[in-house]
Amino acid sequence: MTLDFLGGLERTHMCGQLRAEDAGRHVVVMGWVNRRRDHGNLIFLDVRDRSGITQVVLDREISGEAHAKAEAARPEFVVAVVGTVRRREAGMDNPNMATGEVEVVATRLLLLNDARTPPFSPAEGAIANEEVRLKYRYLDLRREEMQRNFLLRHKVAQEIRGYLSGEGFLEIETPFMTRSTPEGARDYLVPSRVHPGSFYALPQSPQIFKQILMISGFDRYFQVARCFRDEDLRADRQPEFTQIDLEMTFPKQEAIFRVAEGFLRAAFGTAGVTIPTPFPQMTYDEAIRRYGIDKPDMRLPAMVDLSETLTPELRITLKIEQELPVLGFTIPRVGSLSGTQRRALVDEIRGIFGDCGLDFLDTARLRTNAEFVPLAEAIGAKLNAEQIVFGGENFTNDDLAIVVTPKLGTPERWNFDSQWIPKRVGALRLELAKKYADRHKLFEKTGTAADFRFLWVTDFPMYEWNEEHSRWDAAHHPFTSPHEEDITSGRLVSDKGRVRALAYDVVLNGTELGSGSIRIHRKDVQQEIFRSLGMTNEEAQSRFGFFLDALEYGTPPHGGIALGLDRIVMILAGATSLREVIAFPKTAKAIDLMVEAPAPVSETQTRELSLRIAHRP
RNA sequence: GGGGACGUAGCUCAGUUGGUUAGAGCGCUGCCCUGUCACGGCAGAGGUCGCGGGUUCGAGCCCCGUCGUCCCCGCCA
Repeated sequence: MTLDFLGGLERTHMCGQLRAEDAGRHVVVMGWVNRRRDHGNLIFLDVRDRSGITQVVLDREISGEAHAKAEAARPEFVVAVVGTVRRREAGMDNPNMATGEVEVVATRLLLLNDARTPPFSPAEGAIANEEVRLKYRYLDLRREEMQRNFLLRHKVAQEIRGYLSGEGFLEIETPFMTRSTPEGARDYLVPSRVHPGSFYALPQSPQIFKQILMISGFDRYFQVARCFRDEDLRADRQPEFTQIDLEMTFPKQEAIFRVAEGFLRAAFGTAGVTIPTPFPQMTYDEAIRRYGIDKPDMRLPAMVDLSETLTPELRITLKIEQELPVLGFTIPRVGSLSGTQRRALVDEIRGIFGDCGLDFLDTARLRTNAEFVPLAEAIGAKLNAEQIVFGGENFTNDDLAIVVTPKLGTPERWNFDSQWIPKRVGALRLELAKKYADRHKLFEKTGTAADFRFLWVTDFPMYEWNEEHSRWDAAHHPFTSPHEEDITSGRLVSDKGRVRALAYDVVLNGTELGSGSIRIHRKDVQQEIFRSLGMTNEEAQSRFGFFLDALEYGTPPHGGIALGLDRIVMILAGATSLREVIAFPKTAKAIDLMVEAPAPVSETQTRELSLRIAHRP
């Protein structure tokens, strides 16, 4: 088979573009052979490009030469078609394709390139396993679904750029090769050839640079910034990812919320979803208390504190600790469970709790004992009263009610960690919600704004107690400003556990989309924070001396936020893994299966970099 | 670092209690076909059962180890 050259031929139309009104037009389309249907003297080729698919007809009587070439064509061959658009005859339309009212009658067919039989067909909707998809990513990306995802990603990024630019933000690039920033994750390091033994670090975020841009007077900055973190992966975590990173001067927290809401609204608008703004807000304390997690999924009803429905006497009868909270929640519309299902559920929940001291009450079974009917009713009434948050629906017998009770003789740690019980119950709430997703259908997409429940979580704690090292760590990062009154009151020193940060997360359907804060703009406060984190002045000076210096030259109050672009697109695309919206992602072991990275390097390279490999596998 | 699931033809998967020559659909190759669009018909090719070791008369199946992919915890905003 001889291949044809493109020569002077130019494409006139995209495949997906042709419609009935194009009938009679002479066209040139180019693309890949999606499918071939050979009827002997008549061959149909479905030709595909980015825009879609169009049917090409090759009739031996019209052009024997083109027909002969079509006989040789196979899936994924690259072809150019010269021909005429024809309105299909009555009854031969294909309503399943956008171009189904027409076809291109070919007078010439050019085979521009052949193709090996692919390991899986980009024409198929069914997906090969991910290992194969990632190894042959170029074939995977030809699939319509992937083309759609990356078109969406492009549009979202364009909208955000446009919005922020319109709001006076300047897009400024910051370096990839820099020095370690204190985000808390492990750094990817780049050895320096010129400075043996020294390394650049790839940025975990452009944090310090964007703050310095505020000191530099740019007023408003943004960047579609690649960030790198050498930590273990998850479905929603890749070692390199993209953030919409922004910073502004003289902001109230609310000003930053309005900007983020604005660009999210623009981004979701491109997907045809009008999200309501402003988003609701909730403090970190309330999120833990009512949802047991700092990123509540607002599609599900909150937890309810049922402590008061249990009198001291009842607690004794039911062997429940007197002082500890009793929390309940409902999973809506689970429907009635059979005895077997209920027993399996009991075992499952007990298995999840293990021997940590938590147990739970089955309200349905409570009702079977006359003595406990009033309790069951009180619980039902309380759940009812609190379910206002869930669309005003009343609690019914179709809703699964779980009441978690701390048993007598509970572990001592609860006494000083007030978050332990709510977090544990909150985790169970999510687990059961996932288990019964098919029944309650609250996670199903309806195609409306109700699918996307945004939330601001505010007033995060400034410090977190690190059990392992017996010290206070920065909960966010050490450039986050505490509340002003926590500074003036001296709590920074006297009561670290109660210091609130001017830090906030934006949460969507239980996923953290982004995180930001008002920053420290005074050197004395910054030094105090470094000190309170156990950093000596010398240490602070050696790591962040340049930044402390910069703070001394007229630093305006400033703050910002960064949102994960990959996660935004993932949720909009209805995907459950970032790999569906990152063109060349890595596996759970951080490997690129296509290029086979990381890879060993030659002795020459390591010698040049003054490196020696201690252990070669 | 820990827990779980998976690994059989190019792809998706079946394979019973350990028992003869490991199957199906799709794809692929050849031939036939002028209205298909997941075209159809006939014929055919295609297997290191992830890899290594063990138990056994006999292993795709049981045991141990190892590698890879995915999910979760730890870790990570």
